[in-house]
Amino acid sequence: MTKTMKISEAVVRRLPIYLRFLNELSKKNVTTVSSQDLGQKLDLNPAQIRKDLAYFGEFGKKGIGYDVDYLIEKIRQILKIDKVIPVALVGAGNLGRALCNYNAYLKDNMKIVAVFDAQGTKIGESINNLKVKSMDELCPIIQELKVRIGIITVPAAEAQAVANQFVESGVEAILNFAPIIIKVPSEVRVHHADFTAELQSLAYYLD
Amino acid sequence: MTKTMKISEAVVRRLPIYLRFLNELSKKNVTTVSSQDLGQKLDLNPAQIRKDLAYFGEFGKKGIGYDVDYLIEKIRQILKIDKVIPVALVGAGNLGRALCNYNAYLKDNMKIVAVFDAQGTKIGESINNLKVKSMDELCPIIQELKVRIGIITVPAAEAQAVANQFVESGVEAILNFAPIIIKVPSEVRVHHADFTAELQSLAYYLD
DNA sequence: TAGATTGTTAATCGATTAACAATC
DNA sequence: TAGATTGTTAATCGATTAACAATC
Repeated sequence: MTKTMKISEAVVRRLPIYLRFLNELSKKNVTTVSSQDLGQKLDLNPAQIRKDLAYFGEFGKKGIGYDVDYLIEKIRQILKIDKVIPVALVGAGNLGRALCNYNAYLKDNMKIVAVFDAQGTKIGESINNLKVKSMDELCPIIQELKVRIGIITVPAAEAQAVANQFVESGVEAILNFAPIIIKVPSEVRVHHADFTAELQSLAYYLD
Repeated sequence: MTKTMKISEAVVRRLPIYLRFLNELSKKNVTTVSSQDLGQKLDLNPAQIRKDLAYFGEFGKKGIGYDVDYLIEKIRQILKIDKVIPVALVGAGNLGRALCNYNAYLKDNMKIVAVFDAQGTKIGESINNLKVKSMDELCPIIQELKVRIGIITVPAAEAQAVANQFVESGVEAILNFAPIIIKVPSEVRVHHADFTAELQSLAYYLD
């Protein structure tokens, strides 16, 4: 089953969740884990976890479970974060700063290597050892640093223009925090991190 | 179809997306919109949009479409954001500050009315006209201000403890930004806003 | 060997999409 | 009236879960 199968988005979204918990286990020197254990901790069905992993290979041992460190290695390979991935961020506001500082935490190979802002007053400021650059420099810097993923933390009104610049510069995927649906060519992947929508949908479940 | 039906989570998550775009239309004085138009702008199937809305009532007119302002009103009612919902936030770090400042933007009736932090140095600071309070005051303040939703922006190690405090104080729903699965009683709704996971799953789609 | 747990198939469940009568 | 678009049913598609042979 390792070969050409289209893996559903739902599966891909669970992999980082598995990875994070496995990292915790590894830190605690737990060497083996079963789909049972994982399911309990992550509120997921064990069969689902086994099936998710089986899309990519046979990582477990019958009767035993999964070797924690081996599974970590495999999931990192699947997610392509076994090598450092250079990331750029546009929008040095509060949220942008928060993400840059978070950077240290995500030692999981996603590294913010450049920060841009349109506002003159922000340019030159330092955020977490990175100097904020002007938008004019976006394309050359992205190409020089081989940035593959772009993060958008600008107001909604500017998000589409930033996305366009990312695409023109050759960015392959975008994480958009602006509360608007941005349009990009189909070969560019966009995820929306939309906490106002998240908050509003929570309200629905109030009694 | 208006009566007792369990509405799927996927449907509820789309409502804020509809709402946001409808608000834009309203600002531009567009009075009517079809499921066709909506689908095109939001990258969704028109049939799905009609079906989503039909779960809650007959809001459209055959041959015409939906009245923008009427639909806005209805969706706000469905999401229960037709009245102000008091929200509390714990964790006055970069991300917490970002969300508090965002507050102004979400005039959509989700109002952050209290901010807490465990760190002594943060207590007393002002963020967007709110004084940061100590964790000791969490329970009484939440009850006094009738806070219904809690936001967690503390490090992963502290998230579960904060969730517990929220639950004990009577909070009904939680938006968790900490990269960990928190456990709460089944009557409390939790959404996870997890951008490290989001970023990692993006990497999968790189070539 | 007996017990545990995987990988995988089959069964179930749920969500999306197509199609169309009703009707503005 | 003719054209457009809803609300809704039926068809399709896809994802989750159960079950179990294989095997450590």
